[in-house]
Amino acid sequence: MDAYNILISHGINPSMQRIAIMEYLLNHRTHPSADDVYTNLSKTMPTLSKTTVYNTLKLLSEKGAALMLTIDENKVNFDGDTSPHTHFLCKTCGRIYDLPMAGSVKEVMAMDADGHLITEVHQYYRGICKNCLVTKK
Amino acid sequence: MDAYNILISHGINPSMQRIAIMEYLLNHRTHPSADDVYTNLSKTMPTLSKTTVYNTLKLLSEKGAALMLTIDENKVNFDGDTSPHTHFLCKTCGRIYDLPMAGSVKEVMAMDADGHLITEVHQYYRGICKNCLVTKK
DNA sequence: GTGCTTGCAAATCGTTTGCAATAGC
DNA sequence: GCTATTGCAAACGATTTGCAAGCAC
Repeated sequence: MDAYNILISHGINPSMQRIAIMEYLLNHRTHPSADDVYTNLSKTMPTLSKTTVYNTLKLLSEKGAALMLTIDENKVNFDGDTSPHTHFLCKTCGRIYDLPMAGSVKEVMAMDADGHLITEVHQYYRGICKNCLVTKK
Repeated sequence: MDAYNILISHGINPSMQRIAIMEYLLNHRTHPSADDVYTNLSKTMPTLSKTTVYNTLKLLSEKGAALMLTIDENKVNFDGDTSPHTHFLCKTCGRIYDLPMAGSVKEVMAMDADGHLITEVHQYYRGICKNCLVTKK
């Protein structure tokens, strides 16, 4: 599905800016921060404001069109892939990797949680990625 | 185990401030932020500085004597309970609850992760807690 | 022309940094 | 005395806010 239809299907008014930001998330699976999105998109959209990027990313995550990741202690990252998967943060290089989420973990989503209503399940690993492991030798 | 011995066993020099902060985490299972710890402890330790609280909480989490939680997008929270368990953030009241971690999830810790070295596993749920569900009716 | 969206600049606030004072062996 | 620890004040940086201008139906 393309950016336009993702917005539509999540009840989001598809403005030019919102399409561009959603498209950026779909084409760059790097879990960018708001600032990353702004910096890169403003090259081709010079009038784009940082406020709009923040507003839009918040809107996308609230409406379920994107994931807001809080794995990094310093900033929030976003992911256009909303399918269940695990995130791995390398404490050395700061990169976030995708990993498959164990089947047993997905089942938890339907679990009763002591009476609380669960709307989001996140699984985060931290450690040292294979690239940094090699470099360290 | 008391605060003093937790510090010792994690190779942390047990200064008065560090014992007080570790003790606060053990006695207040509310997943406080650095500011929470500072505000409450400074009532009885007026000379305590915020810098020391930040330094100490960082040290505790680095040495494994406490957990650093990044479930809240706005601030970092800390947990003196380092045993494997899941955290639930209520999007309405902002409180963080403890939930048991499914046995199948714990096993993941030993899993091979595409060659990456995993040192931490975190499981976060977000949603609306049972108190806020009742209030909303 | 009314309501939603955008954008600029300023403010906010959790956190970090620089550096001098202090404490403990 | 030397090293680790603490504390103050200033800086920082990601994010939010206030508000005016622009856009769309």
